[in-house]
Amino acid sequence: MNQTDIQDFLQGLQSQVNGDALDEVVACCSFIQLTRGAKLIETGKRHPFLYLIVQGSAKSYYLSEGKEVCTWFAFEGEVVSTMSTFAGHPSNETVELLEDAALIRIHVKDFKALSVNRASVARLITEWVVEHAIFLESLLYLQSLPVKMRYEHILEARPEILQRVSLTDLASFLGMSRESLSRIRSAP
Amino acid sequence: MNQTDIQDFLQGLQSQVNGDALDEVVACCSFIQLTRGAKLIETGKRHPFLYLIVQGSAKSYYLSEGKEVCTWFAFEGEVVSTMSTFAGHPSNETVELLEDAALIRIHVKDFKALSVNRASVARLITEWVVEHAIFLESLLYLQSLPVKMRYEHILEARPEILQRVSLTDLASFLGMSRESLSRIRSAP
DNA sequence: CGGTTCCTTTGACTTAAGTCACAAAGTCAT
DNA sequence: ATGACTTTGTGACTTAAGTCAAAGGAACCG
Repeated sequence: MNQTDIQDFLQGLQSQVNGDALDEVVACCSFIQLTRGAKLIETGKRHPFLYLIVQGSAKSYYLSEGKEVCTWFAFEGEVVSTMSTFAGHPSNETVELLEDAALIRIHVKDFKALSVNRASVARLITEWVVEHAIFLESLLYLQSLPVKMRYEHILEARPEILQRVSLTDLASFLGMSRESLSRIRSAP
Repeated sequence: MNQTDIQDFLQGLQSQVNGDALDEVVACCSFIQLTRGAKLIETGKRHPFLYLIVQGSAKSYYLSEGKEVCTWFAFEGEVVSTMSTFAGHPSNETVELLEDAALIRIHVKDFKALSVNRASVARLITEWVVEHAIFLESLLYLQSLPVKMRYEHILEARPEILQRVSLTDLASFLGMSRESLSRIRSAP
């Protein structure tokens, strides 16, 4: 994947950044390929990059009493980051690839620096963050439902998750035990 | 509260915006006073304002099967908004004053318009949204704890809530029944 | 091919938290 | 104060979901 490809990919996602600004954004991107299990972000570490998934999938989780608690999954075309990346804090979560993946990696410092002079880049950043915050609001809503409805809701809203995520990870994302998920799935 | 007071208040919150930019921010602010029960944001409506609490408190909630589910509380010095305000979507939540309050109201369109030419304003917006997103992440973490630990956590992290919020609202915020909260509080 | 290992399902039992019903204590207006 | 209304606390019971334990299935590897 070369610079032109990256440009095309970015444009596919976002038409807001254009012309010279887009060239400058592309200049702080690089294309990388990693294998299943690779960690994009690790708990406790500061992370200067955000990622766009070209191909593959990732999960985010933290450990609670030794157990993984998944907070989200991400697929093609999605932005992968944690808010700590934007805020410059150490991350509370680990982000790990569920499949071999092709990614565009963006250096946040460079990206933020660009936003100082490029209003369109500043707007793009805000938009991504707002989108992420709305996503977090939807997760809170999901967790407020009784477990069976959580499963039904995700089945409805993001059926692709079922195809690509292990039931163990899905159960942890839905805030229930594997056994409960299994029973809900086999229920009439 | 006049323009100078507003300026002082904003500067107390955020030193990032300075000089001319601050004057321009103040120009899209107005000071209002409202009584307990007033709704700043209503479910299903688009809302063009965000608020800073000078004095008083507010809660945000949505209705689920006729019951209020509180998502957060806000006090002096905090920014009150929902992400739908930034995104221009109808709100999923209602924000209501818990006490008579003094507020600075900011017109989001004007504010966003300012950010096009004022990088410091754009950064302020991003920072508020990032802060809100981190706050939402903390709420998700809270909800993942067993109920007793939720109470202990909030007691530790935000003891002022206990003084100013009814136990009914607090229970709903903590995702438990009033009875459970009452039992947890009276436990040894 | 057989043997690990991991993932998922199922069954029996336990426990955390909810519901319902009622009592006690506060708040408020008259 | 007095009565109406709201908020909080307690007890008895129910239910949802978790835990523990065991057993099929897939996938993986020599």
